[in-house]
Amino acid sequence: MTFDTPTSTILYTIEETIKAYRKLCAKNIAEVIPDITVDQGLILIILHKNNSLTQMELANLVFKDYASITRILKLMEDKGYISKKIDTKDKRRSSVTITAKGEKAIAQLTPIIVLNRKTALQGITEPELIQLFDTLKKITQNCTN
Amino acid sequence: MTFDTPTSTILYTIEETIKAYRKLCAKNIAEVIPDITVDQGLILIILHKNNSLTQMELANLVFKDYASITRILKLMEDKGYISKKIDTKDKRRSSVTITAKGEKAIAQLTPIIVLNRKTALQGITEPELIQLFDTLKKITQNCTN
DNA sequence: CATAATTATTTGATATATCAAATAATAATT
DNA sequence: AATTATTATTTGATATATCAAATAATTATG
Repeated sequence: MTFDTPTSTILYTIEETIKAYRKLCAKNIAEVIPDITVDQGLILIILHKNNSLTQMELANLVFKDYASITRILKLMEDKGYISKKIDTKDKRRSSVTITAKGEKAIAQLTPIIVLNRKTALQGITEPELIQLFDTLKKITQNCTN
Repeated sequence: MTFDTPTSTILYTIEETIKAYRKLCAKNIAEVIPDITVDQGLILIILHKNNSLTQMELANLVFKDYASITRILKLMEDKGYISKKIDTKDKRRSSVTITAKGEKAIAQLTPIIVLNRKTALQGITEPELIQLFDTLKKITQNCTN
């Protein structure tokens, strides 16, 4: 395949990067907790940073579809990492919280996640990262308007 | 959720961007050809730029797993967009080519893809893109070593 | 207050991702 | 040449993505 200008290849390159990163994460996570996926790990971390979210709030934070969240949480609940309680004020909602097992998993995951980021971003300067962040935000904005 | 430094959020932002972009693509593609997915469209374009690829070659070009390629091609073949022929020199291989219907679809897709890219990259300068490309390549490299 | 509109979650159907194992063909080795 | 190793693709199992429709609860409106 021939790529003439960076314009024609950038978005393709973003896909390449995210896949490479996810593969790295999956590999390192599997070494400490084999039954947690990358997405499930991310959800645990997000829940940890916020106390008790509804599924919609959670979905928006991790850029996932509500249907996906329902299914992912089901698996996580079956494995005992989280629990769901129906909100007493609004019975449509369920608030998602982390179990003791989930907290233990987070403790194991945290250093891995730090390592993954460090590995992925090795040799990249702070201004470079800020620039990357900025450009990506612009693209996201362009796509959602 | 709290993000302190860009370092802790960049890879999360990449996910956000790629999802926003794929959503835009899906929407615009569906308007001209409802039964082609973003991935199937990409595969058609890649096949168009190269004449007759094996599945492994194709998989590597689109950063997909061989198993995924098998299944995606099956659907595309069922819908008549591509055809697979077993390689006479090496009967393990199959060479994938585009049908007339596939070529017609490409003609319809091409302007959409151009539009999608233009939309996504609106207001982003050439040096900015080159920088983005460069940083992403570094990250990919870091993740695959 | 009853009905309609909206909201949060679930379920069904289909597409894609990933790993591991299975198949089948080719290449390398003894 | 027979056996072994490697390669290309497929299949099975499970996870996630996405849209549409279904549920169930809440809010708004006449």
